[in-house]
Amino acid sequence: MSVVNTIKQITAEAIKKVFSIEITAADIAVNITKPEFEGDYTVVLFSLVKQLRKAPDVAGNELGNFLLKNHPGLFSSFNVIKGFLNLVIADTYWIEFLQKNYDNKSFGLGEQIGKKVMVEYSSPNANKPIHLGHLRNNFLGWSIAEILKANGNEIVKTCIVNDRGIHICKSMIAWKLFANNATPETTGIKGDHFVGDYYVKYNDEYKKQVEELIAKGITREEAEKEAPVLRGAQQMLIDWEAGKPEVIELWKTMNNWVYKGFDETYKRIGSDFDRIYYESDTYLLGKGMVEYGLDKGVFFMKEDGSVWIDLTAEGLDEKIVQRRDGTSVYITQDIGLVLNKYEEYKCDQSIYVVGDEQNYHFKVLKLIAQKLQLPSADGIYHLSYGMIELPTGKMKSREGTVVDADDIIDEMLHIARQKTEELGKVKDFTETELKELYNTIGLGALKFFLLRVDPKKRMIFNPEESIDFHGFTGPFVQYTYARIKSILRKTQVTGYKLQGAGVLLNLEKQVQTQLEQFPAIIDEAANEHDPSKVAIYVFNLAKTYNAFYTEHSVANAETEEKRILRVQLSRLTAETIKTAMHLLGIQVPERM
RNA sequence: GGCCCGGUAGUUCAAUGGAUAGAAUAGGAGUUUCCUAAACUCUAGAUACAAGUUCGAUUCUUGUCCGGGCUACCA
Repeated sequence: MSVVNTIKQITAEAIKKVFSIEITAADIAVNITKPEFEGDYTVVLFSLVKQLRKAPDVAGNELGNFLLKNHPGLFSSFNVIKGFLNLVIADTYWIEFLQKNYDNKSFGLGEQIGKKVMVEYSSPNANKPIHLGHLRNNFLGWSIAEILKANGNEIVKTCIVNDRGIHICKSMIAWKLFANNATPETTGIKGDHFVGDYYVKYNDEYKKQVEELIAKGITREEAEKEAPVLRGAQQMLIDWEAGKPEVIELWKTMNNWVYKGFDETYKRIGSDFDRIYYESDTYLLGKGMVEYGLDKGVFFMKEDGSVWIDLTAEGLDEKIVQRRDGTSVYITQDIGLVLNKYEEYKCDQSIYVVGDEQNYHFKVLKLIAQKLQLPSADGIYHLSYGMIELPTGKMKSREGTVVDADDIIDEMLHIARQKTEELGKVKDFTETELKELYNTIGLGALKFFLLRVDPKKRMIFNPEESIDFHGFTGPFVQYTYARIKSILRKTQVTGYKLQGAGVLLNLEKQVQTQLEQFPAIIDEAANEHDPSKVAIYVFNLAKTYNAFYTEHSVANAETEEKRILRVQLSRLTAETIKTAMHLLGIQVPERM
């Protein structure tokens, strides 16, 4: 158990014994003591004052004396300021902790808790190349899956590819009209970009045709419906749904181009999936649900034959689940998929990593699933994240104001390379090693940049200012790791039991205290579905370690005992950095 | 109009109702005979506004102002 939780528990017990007040451990407020006060952890007593009927400082002293007397192995002293009881953890406790963990490769990782969690993330549109917003999604999804895994859950990673619909047909018709049978191979353009270009071409052509029609005296409204390319695309969708061979053939060919491009990008960024769903396979899934819902009286049919659900009692609106022509809408497909996924994997929880513009959609989805009493309904969780905006506003594919994923990754690798060459510290590396290093650093900077912020929050990205490699960044943490490894290469100790290293110096203790918090941080990040907790933690750990080792030499420590202590401290710090960074999908280099 | 988010240093981000609101960058001043200066140390700088709840509010409540999103028989 973590120190904080231990303190909460024994404090609750102590209060029971000393003051005869019933209180649970969860009700005790324990903070890390502010640096300007003496102590490691602080119990806040103000909230108990009323029940205690004593001045807070008097109660604090009584409590402190009791704790010190009954837990001499844990506490070495205490002091009370107003209602704050500052507890000093005994050095022997820290040394024991270090002895137990310095060689533990799975430090921080939780035990299996027998829960199965599905994480759906990435979910690309087979029409648009991946941009910065998608990267946030991919990194978040991958990271939260790893964090939940580290916290003892079994994970199934999935992705649903939006591979059908009118928008796909738009690219298809544009390709037929303008491509002259060009392919990604003949043009040398990456498949997803190639197809994305035809989507743009469609829109250009569409606009042009609308203007032409208007020039002929047709109203804008009419023109927007009648433009021949749009008509063509609509016809293509009908043909696709009817299974017309030549349309299906073209659709498959173009999608495969896209997938090949996506694969390349996914490989670069390290996204992977246990199961990929394609909307072309799932878009009819909700049909059965409509009938089921009507039977159960959850849905109702309007006079025109369309089917709805009434959510006004929940403070929402009426929501359509089937059009009057009998075709299903987006949410109906999703409901079908909820059941489908459950039957396939029987997960306890299902996390959807999807942008916050769909908050309403997922609220409705969960409500409908609950009303239909689907077995997995309560486990639906929308991991909602904010959009990435440019200083000029939202990114829009059609207007070309997007930060393309491949471009930004290339740029990051370029900066990593430039910087590395400038510093010239790894001149003996082979080409392969260098390439790997640029990847580690460049992608590390990018991933850290996107994950260090609370997912819920919108973030602004300015392409004019490149992503930093200094300060609160991935490379900063990576650099600390490389430095530690370098130290450890120079001063090894193995299997050496520490007898007692005397008094812990302030900076040694600070590193120690932070290391001890790692398991609790993973727990917190998992419960709150928030990787930024891990990013902030690992940065602070690295920062504290940096301050420690600039001040105190490891290899040339004052005594042999101190050297061993610091080597062990360094080993555990390195290992913790590595694990934490892994949870963010970031690798760490042995040298940089 | 209705519903939902958000507003913290110049900028990008932190802060289970707790002590003097933390970092990072940008700005100013320093540190390499000492384990990698992608580092370290010091310095200056912020809670949109107004009420309320209480021992105590960035945090909770209400109102105002400012951003953003949703409110499709699109996905």
